[in-house]
Amino acid sequence: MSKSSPRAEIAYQALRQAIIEQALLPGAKLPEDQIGAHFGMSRTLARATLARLQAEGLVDARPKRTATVAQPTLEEARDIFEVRKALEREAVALTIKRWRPEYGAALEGHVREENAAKARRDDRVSIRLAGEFHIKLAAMSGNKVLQRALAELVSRCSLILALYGRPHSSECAVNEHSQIIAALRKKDIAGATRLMEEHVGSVERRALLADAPSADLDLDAVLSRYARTIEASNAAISLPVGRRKRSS
Amino acid sequence: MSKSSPRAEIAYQALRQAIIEQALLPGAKLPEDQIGAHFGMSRTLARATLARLQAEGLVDARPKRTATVAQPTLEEARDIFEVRKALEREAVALTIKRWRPEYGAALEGHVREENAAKARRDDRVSIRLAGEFHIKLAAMSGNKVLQRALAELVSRCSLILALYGRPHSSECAVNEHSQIIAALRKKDIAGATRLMEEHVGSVERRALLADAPSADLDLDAVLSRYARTIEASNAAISLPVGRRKRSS
DNA sequence: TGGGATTTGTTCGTATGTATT
DNA sequence: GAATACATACGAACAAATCCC
Repeated sequence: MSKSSPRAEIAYQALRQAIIEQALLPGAKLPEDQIGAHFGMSRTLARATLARLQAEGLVDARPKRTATVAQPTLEEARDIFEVRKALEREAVALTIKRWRPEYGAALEGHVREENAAKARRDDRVSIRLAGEFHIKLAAMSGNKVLQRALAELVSRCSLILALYGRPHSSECAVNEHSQIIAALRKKDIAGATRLMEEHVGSVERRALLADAPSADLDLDAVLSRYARTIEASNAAISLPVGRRKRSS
Repeated sequence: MSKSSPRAEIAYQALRQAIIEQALLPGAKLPEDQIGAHFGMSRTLARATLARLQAEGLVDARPKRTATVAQPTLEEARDIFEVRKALEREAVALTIKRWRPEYGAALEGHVREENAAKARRDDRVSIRLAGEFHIKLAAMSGNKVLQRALAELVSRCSLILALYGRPHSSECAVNEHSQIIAALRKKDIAGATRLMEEHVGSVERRALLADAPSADLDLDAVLSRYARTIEASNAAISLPVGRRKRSS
């Protein structure tokens, strides 16, 4: 793992968390000055952490422009889920090959945490733990490169959820995690990979359910979606027309 | 794709090429000043391109230390090949699903270039083209994220070859590429993925054949390897004993 | 083990480009 | 469309850490 300056490492982790937990929404500006000042480091290091986040696909940064939290396109979102599925399959297969009983206990402990967070309606922690389940499983594969790649993809999936999914919907159904653990315990590679594939597939469906972004990027689409809903439910209210984007 | 300043982009491509073609060997120093001066840009941008290369695993960079061309460990090398195999499988499957006849022609044209380079013993171009075959195939999958990830892994495999393989051995047996194309043409997913898996496997075997690094990192191992060879071939020459590493 | 050369990390002023009003 | 505010890019100079002999 490529190390960086201690303060830069803290900044990196903090920004990453904030983006994943949807405290910083896609499109939010990230000026070098501010994040440098906030974490008590120079712009040099602020730049470095932003570059790192950019390489992972969590921030967009073009020359001479302020960096922002990334806004992956729908196409990119689909691509990300596709690659994620392929790597999750690999992680499951490798983990089963070197399975140890402790692994099951560790994963089940994690699922208990997930349930606790769900129970107290702690959305932020729920989102984080849902992703961490997959990272822990990847770690058990014993392949650090795979673990890193999956961590990156899982983060980007959280970002996609923030962009296209319902606000604050957590990523995973916890019981699906339990089913996967059961299959791992039985060393059932075919079953476990199938369950994992279905699981990630259902996350994807939930994330990309909306045919248009939920953020105010496609004002027209959002408004017409609401219009449809309202019309269907009786059309009692007349909707003011928003400023139209010039058709390109 | 995250864009960067035009000059920084040139520097990035040039450094990447130089590393892949083994003109810059693993361990070579990459001072910010020098690469900045060489490409006519400030240290600010030099730093940015180094950060990018670091994120892709092509350079090592620790705080307060000069960046160097990366030296992946043997373990990391194995992990990289493992992940690469998983993604190559995916690329093959996706490409077959949206196969077009032009694809076959394009890939065969590429193989002709590879053969030409091999024929005129142009090692540098051979190494580059061998990798590019896999990138072109990944591009045909239609998945940009997959393409990027595979490009990164293929680069790192070239680096591994520079570290552990024979010097200037090109990465791929060209005829293996032709066999893969034939299977793609038949839309034979099972056959194509199997061929691809075997192909990458054989590259890996060639790359990691040596039980010790060929660079002067494990002086003892290198010396004893030579000693063995020489002894076997008659032991006419007495070998001076090199400086021994203190056993940790 | 020490000391000089090298290189990174920081700061400031200025210039240039972008976004907003 | 112009003017203004904002943020990044550059260059130089300096301190501190590291490398190398």
